[in-house]
Amino acid sequence: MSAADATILLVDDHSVVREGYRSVLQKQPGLRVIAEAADGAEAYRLFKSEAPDLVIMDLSMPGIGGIEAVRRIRQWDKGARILVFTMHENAGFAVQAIRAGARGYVTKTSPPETLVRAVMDVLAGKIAISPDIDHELALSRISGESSAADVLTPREFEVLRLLLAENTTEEIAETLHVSPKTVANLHSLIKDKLGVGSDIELVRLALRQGILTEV
Amino acid sequence: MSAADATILLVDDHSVVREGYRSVLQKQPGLRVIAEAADGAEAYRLFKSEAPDLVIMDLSMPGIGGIEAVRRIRQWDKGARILVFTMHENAGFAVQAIRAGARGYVTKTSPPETLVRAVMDVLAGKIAISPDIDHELALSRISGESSAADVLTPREFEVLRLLLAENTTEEIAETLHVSPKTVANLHSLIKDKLGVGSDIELVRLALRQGILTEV
DNA sequence: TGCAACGTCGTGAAATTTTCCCGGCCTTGG
DNA sequence: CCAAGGCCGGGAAAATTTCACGACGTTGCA
Repeated sequence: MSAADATILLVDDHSVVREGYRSVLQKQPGLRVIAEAADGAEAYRLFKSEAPDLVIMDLSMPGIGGIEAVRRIRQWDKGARILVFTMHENAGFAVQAIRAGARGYVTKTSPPETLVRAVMDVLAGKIAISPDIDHELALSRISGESSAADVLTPREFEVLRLLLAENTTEEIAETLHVSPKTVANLHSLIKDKLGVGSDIELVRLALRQGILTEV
Repeated sequence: MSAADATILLVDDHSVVREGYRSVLQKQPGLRVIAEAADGAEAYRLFKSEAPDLVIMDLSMPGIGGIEAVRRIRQWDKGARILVFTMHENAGFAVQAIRAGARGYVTKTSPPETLVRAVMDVLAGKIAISPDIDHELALSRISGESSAADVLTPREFEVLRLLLAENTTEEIAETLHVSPKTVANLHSLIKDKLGVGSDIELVRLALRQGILTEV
């Protein structure tokens, strides 16, 4: 390996998966994996100490997740190049990741070549999105499913978060210091704005859009 | 590799992850990966043609999932040895997998040694469960969270499935040829039996227990 | 400046749903 | 034969959801 190799930090909470990254990337000349992290906090720490040219980041991880880790790293270094590599094949996560500052989004179902290609693209300063996600994004545009983050006001979004966290109407009213009636009204309004008829649909939409991650 | 090596079939829809398995297992003498599949149907086909000593199987895959693949393979060969290796850290999936006929359940967060150890144990005829899942199982027993599959009658479970599939009360009544009133009554009874107060909690419990997988 | 648009909060009343209690019907097992 | 329990639904009370409406403050823009 020459000193001019591009240095890479791998972030994934599954050690066997990191092993897979390594194996794929090693075959590619010009790349060198210099560190691995198993969660967002460790990733942030290692980014600061190792200053890699590229971060390959999973999203679902214990503690602070991938999106938040992307945000923090980009806050510390506006030029950081982060490629998100995840199992989530829905557009909501991709939008969130890119908005948080990721320079690429590739799904784990993609063949190794796609990952390698994306790594090269991001290193070259391009934005890399895997084809399946491009397709998802197109679909979500066509189907016209409202993006919660876009159509909801801050207050509504906050209530939605609390609802998804399994709080009762009364508990939410309590924490927000408003009348339970207001919460109920907002709950109804949220469902209306998002175009869902039941709480069950609401939860599933939230999962699709990455508002609700853990179960 | 000697002819006495134990043969292994890898099943995972993420190619980079399969690459990781290979890398880890290669280091272990006496093991040989002879085939890879990316979904349940392919796994079943390859099992029949290759007759591996062990199958390492992911759960979440497109088409027929891992649980169903386990069931089919075991139906074809009662002696099949299948080790489930998945990201899902909840007890519900583990119970389902073992009941379907898996001989082991290891999470992807486990260190490579745990996977290797489990592979050896299953090949030796033992049942292998990773420590974190043992712990989860213990917790679920303590917390007393009701297992939907156990406490619900077949009819109730069917209604639950339909509810989770985003059907309205009327639609379910239609498909089951009963009165909407009955469905509403069952809906209420289900929530009572499972000890949840809202539909949102209901969906999240279903996710935890693996009743609802796709979003 | 003024005012239109919008977010936030809340009330009241109607509409709907949820919940609880009930009885009837059927099957299963002792 | 009886007891237990799953399945089906009616009736009525209780709770929630929904809709219409108004007040208040902020923002943005003509």
